[in-house]
Amino acid sequence: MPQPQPESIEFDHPCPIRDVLDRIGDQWSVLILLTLQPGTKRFNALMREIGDISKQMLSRTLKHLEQDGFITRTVYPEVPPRVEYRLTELGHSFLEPMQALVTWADAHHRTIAEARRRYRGGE
Amino acid sequence: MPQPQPESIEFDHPCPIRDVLDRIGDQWSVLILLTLQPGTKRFNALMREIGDISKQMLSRTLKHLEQDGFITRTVYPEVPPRVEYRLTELGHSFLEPMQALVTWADAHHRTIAEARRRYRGGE
DNA sequence: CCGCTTGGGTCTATTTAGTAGACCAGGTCT
DNA sequence: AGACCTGGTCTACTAAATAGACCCAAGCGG
Repeated sequence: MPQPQPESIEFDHPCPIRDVLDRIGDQWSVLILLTLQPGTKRFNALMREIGDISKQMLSRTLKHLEQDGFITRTVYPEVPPRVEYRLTELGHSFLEPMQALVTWADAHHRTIAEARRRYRGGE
Repeated sequence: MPQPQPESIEFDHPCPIRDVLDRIGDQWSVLILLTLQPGTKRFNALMREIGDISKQMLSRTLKHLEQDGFITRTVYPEVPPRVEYRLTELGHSFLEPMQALVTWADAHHRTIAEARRRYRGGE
């Protein structure tokens, strides 16, 4: 029994932003939540839509998101198995302020791209 | 000459959110920006305030943030050297929608902590 | 004059996190 | 019987992050 992943689940920091960012601020969480925004999706559908995530990371991140109450996981006892992921109220409420950020990104990505080019050029 | 870090700087995805998230969605960027919000800070001051970041990651992340136009880096040619980092207009404008998220985190971190406990308990 | 201190990093070795891809269950279709 | 389906897990490999030694050049104490 290798028991490889202790999956440390601690609220170490006194600062809540740190905690939430630690979870949400990884490479995939926000992307998964955004992908689930339109509605319920299955595991492989998420894989396809996101594209460049590994199964393990998708699985792990979904587990974290479920654990933190952002999504629910429903297993239908069929063969082949069917598992559906869907946003909870908390998940939806999170995406509200997140939308503001997405809008910002949309509005400013040109500026950023330009800054990046300038930096490269003027190096 | 090892030349170890190609520092790939590409705008691969057609989707701007992906791009912006890839950069500011790492462990440290947002934290650094938030730390710089009150005003100009020096390298070691950032180290101390953030606490658990390594020099290398701080250096690298600051470079990325400068590159993308979120902050400016000013070197005063003194000895010992003094280097100051400060938010640009873009940096400040980013923190506006970000603030909404911080507020959300503040409001919901209890709910999340509770969900996490429930998950652990009911496992 | 020697050696210590100071700030802002870089370099290297080690630990950790993420990826790719093989594998599994078990019922259906051919 | 054998191939195929989904939603994962396991293992071996690779990429990324960390810790900590090291560097530079001026100033300062003795």
